Amino acid sequence: MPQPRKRATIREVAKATGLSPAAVSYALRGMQVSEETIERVRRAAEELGYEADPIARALASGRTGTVGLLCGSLEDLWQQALAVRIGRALKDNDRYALILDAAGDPARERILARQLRDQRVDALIVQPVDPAAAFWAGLCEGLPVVAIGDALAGARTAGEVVFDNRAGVTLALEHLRDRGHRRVAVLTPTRASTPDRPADVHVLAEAGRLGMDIEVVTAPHALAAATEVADTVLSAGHRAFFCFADSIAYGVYAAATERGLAIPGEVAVMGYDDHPMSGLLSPGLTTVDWDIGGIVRAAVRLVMGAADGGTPHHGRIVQAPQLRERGSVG
Amino acid sequence: MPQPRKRATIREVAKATGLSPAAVSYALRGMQVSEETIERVRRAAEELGYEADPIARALASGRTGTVGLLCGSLEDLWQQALAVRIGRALKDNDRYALILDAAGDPARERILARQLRDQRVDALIVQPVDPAAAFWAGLCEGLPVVAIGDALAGARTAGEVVFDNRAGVTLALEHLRDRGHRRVAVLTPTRASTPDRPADVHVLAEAGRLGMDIEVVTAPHALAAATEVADTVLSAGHRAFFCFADSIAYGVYAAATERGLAIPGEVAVMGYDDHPMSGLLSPGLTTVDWDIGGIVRAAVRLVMGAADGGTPHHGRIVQAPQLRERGSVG
DNA sequence: GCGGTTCACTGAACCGTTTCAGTGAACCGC
DNA sequence: GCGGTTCACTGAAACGGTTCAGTGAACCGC
Repeated sequence: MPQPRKRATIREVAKATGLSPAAVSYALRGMQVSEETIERVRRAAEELGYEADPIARALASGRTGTVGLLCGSLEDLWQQALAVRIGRALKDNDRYALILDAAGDPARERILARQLRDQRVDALIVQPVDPAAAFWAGLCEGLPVVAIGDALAGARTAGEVVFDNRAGVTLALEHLRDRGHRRVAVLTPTRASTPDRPADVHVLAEAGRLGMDIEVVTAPHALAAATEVADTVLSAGHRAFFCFADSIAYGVYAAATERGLAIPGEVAVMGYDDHPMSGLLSPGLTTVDWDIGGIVRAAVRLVMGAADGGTPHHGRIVQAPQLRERGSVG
Repeated sequence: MPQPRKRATIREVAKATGLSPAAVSYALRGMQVSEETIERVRRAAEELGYEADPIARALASGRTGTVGLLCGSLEDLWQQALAVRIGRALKDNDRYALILDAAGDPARERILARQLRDQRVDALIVQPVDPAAAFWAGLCEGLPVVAIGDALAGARTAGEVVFDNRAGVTLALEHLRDRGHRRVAVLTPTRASTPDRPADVHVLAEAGRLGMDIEVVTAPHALAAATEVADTVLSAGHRAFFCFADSIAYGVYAAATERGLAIPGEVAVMGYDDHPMSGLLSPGLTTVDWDIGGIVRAAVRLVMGAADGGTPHHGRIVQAPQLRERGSVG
């Protein structure tokens, strides 16, 4: 096996400066040593091309300067956008994000969450697929976790940015009803096994209250696959859709267009999320906006507070929905 | 400092089975030990809830089962799609991807590439911002690197999936010229410092050959920002656009719509990439398709071959472009 | 000038694995 | 029954840092 390149170790820097490795270690982190020594060490390190090995550092100290970002399903364009923006915001805080994709699978979510903990991430941001899963409680011991979307049941998280899904669902369904749609197909994201998300529960409750006739169908986020599902639902006679993700609504657009059905004339579509592309379609997709910028800021603030070992605020931030009316509902 | 939860170590498993830690280590990886011992160790490990610590393992062995994925700019929807699909393909090969975002900045690209190497990724897939940077050569020693998009200059990569940008540019410019557009604004992705990408060079060469009048303008991928740039270019009188990423073309759509200019009647737009959303716009975005599925398959095949320590194939796969005509060029 | 601090630094243990170089025992052919 | 392999396993040294418990010197007030 060819050496993957010989790098300087902390011991060589120690030798070069006549100090002990311990002193070098402290100096490089600016602790407990004189200014002059710090400078000397810094110079020697530079000269030798020394850079601390993050793996060794992680093993010894248990910290990494890294934040895990576990997404529910990265096939969702909105979650993609969220991940990218959180990644950039963390970068501005000198952390770097490890982005992972649970692919809508609760089992995979459990595995990846554990894996991130074992990787010694300083904190974890998660958009849970199954917020009711039991393992969250254990995970939250000793690892600051910030949840986005739904709160984790029975877990001492370091913070949560939750969506007021009850309000969001009400907004969407009332809008559809006000425009004369009583019979509505609800397209909700596919999950490998299907824990009922709080949001789904609200749909049924609200539909009952509003006297609407609801059919819930699961659909994938990927455009081609969502289009297929939408097509099936169209052929079942549905003409009004409430999609639990803008990505899925795009599938309805595609399916309707394929069949030559006009939006909003013949088919009404309502989204949920407000992805930037939704405004570009014609007609624009009427949707429920959660203020992605605010979510990013809140999540990063919570996670930075927790990762620095500060007091676990347990901030709970509730996002209020806003109807973004664009014309896809007749 | 509260213990982040006491986990079983390999030594405890050794004690429980009456073996040495070394034997347990071998047994868990199914090497050099009797079937019976393997079974015994496995059972003890299960009982104690033992799971090998990936950090310690990485430090000792230098391997992690992880593949780094360094994206040029994750603000680009197409690159987002690529990253997600590569991530899922790697998962199917029992690796997991660390997705990082260079944010179009060559300096950051260098830092992150080094960081991934230090994290002991088994291999690196990179969509280079600056393929001509000198550090690639050093990085490729001892770390299998697969490049997507442009080949890395002077570096011994493990493989490349390169785009035939010359052909792609020709396709796009000829299409524009054939439809009567001689004066064309080329919107190319912003880069923090601006190494001329091979693709940009081709534009000028081809434009010369075709007798076209080209103005190159850089633009960000993010919709709002791209829209701003597009608006400026529109106000400078341009009415034909060749965007070096579909994401940027979306900005032209937005800007044109805002000004009440019809596509393709008053403004012609040509994209590059073919993101799924491009087919949903009206009119659909005419673009150059690179077969994202093929790219993913090729990159993953190359990286799996290299990561397993197999012969460094140095496969070079050249992607041929295909014109996807949808109606955004008059 | 003496006890008590503070300061700058050291030695050694430790983090949890892997891997290298053995080591005895069993087995082999002859 | 003897040299040579193979087999299953062990002990100890890595891997490259951090951290804990000192240690001696300088400095302090009184």
